[in-house]
Amino acid sequence: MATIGDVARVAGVSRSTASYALSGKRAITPAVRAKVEEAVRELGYTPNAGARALATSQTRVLGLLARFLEDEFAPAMLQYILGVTDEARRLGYDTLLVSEEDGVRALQRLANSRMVDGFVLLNVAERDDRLGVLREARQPGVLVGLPERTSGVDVFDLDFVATGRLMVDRMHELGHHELILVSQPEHVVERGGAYVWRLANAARERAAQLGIGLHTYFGSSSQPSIGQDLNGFLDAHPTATGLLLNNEAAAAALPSVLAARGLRIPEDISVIGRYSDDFARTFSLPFSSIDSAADELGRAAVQQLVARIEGRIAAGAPNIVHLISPEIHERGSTAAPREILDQSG
Amino acid sequence: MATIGDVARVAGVSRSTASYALSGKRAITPAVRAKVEEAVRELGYTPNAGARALATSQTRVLGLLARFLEDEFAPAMLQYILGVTDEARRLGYDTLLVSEEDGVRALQRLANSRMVDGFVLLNVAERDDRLGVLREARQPGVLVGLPERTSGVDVFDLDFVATGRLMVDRMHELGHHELILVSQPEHVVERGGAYVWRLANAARERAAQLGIGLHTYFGSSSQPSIGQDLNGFLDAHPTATGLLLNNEAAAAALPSVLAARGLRIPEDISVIGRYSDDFARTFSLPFSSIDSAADELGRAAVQQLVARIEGRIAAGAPNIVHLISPEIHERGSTAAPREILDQSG
DNA sequence: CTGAAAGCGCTTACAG
DNA sequence: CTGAAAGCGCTTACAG
Repeated sequence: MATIGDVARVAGVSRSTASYALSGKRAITPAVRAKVEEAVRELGYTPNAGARALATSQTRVLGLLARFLEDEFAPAMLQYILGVTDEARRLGYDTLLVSEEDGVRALQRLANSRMVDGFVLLNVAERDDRLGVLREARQPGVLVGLPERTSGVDVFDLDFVATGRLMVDRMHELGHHELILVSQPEHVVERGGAYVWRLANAARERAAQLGIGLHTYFGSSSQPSIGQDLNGFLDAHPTATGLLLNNEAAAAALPSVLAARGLRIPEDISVIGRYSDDFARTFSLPFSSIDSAADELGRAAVQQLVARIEGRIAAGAPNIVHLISPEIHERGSTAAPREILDQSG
Repeated sequence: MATIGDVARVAGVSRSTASYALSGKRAITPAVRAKVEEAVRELGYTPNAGARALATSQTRVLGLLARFLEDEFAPAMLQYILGVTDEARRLGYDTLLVSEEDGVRALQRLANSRMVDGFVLLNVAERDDRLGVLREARQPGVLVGLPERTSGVDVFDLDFVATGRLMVDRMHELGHHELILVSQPEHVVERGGAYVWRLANAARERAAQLGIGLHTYFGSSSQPSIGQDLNGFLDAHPTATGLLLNNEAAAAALPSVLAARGLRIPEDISVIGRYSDDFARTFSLPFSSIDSAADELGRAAVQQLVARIEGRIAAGAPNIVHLISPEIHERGSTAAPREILDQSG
């Protein structure tokens, strides 16, 4: 493999001149620059990443720490991951993806071995044990997911409080008085999936303000149990006219559950979901829903991280918490409840 | 950050002794080894990855080149990716995930900069333009996905020929005479998704041998078009009694399509799918199906790659093509066709 | 505008 | 069994 020494020799200049000609960090005679560039082409020269990292203390690699919870639907993570890797590459960085169980060890390994210039943590828990290590690492870090304490890190997430409120508000505007919220499995919450109860609490609070009855449940993450869950919830609250879903499996199972019960959407029951539009398209989830904004969150997180790495953000600058506002993507699964229609009809 | 020099100083030995004590590459007095280990703990020493890579020409990083086709369901890729990253970590390697559009450039960049010790290519096309670069790279490479030419690389894939045959055979055993096969969108095939036509051709051939009528179609990748597609296929072949699905979106849309037509499974129509069991569980895909074996393929590929990297496979040893045999995971969506039942009843 | 040299932090023959 | 030294391939002050 060609080295910078080979380039220098072929171009007839010193190694430092070759290096500067390529980095542009000092003025170079155009003729010399041209000779160096020609040599690079001729030899197919690419700098050795390890040598460069050793000399500059920069790797141009980001560490991406994924975290998979039992009963959480893993493939949904890919959209965050691709947002991160694509944006990183656009900014000149590669991405080391770490999926190992023990995120703390992984973080220590990457930080201490100086394999990466910064970290993106995915699926951050309320009290995420990775954060202590991250705050002590020399590399900056950015989170996708809102923890209890945000000092020392930049945070990006969907605004789950606003999401819970929005779901209830929309139903309220339509005239609904009794709703059922189906969340992810309780396991997910126990393992630190704070977004689940953050959405649920906000919904509950808003419902109380508006005088709406809201029944909140955890649902299973797969068939056939989620189907049984849904039937149970509907049996328990026969007068509920709206369903809020923060659970992909529930959204997938609901159409056949409602069909079996002879309920039509939105005539008999209104539904609002919270999941990725991509899943909605491929898996025929026919409900108006709030998108996870995974790609957008991943990209924004990387932009902030790279700005910190490259010193474009003052070291003392305060950390940011950026929450994306939820928007309902309409698919026609909401309407006024039947009681209202009957009165007006 | 502590260096090996710091460790040596604290332990009161030379740098080479410290290095050998940690690598175990030469005999060390137990007492010396203990002192070095103590120093490592005290200082929290971790070797600098760049320096080590420079000295050894080994990075202990694998390059994972993903490839996303328009109209192919991206999240399905995550299961391959996690198989790779988990197995790599188990064997002591980290994984650089590359998702950029131009896989050839990415491969050249990683190979020439010596950022990785080997490559895993995902979703390999029939004539994959990455293979030329890979064959010339100094690092070994392994493919998940079977290309036309396999020289110089190790290959792992589900046996799609056997899959096509198995689907038809199973239907034949049950007494079906007329089947419909719904494949992924034509786009996927055009972009090199050879597995689509490999399965379809094998199914067609077997059907011809057995005297079964097989109607093959490309289906859309999302709603509502896939629902229209399915209705169109069923309208065109009202006497068909079995459906073979090589298309996730079709599997997700089918239940409601059949319900609307008043068809029951398996009484009125038998169905066999080909998709991941994980999707089946979460998205309520209620059909007997052949799993993609994504995790297994990713792991097997990494094991082979690491064996080559570490020289446990002779340089001249022939390359392997490992095809996993398909198995039908029963979910009760197949039965004898109604005509047969009627005759026997 | 260019070159010779030091240094980044490791590993590993070479000597003893 | 241990140490002094060279070398991996870069970048970047330091001189000129």
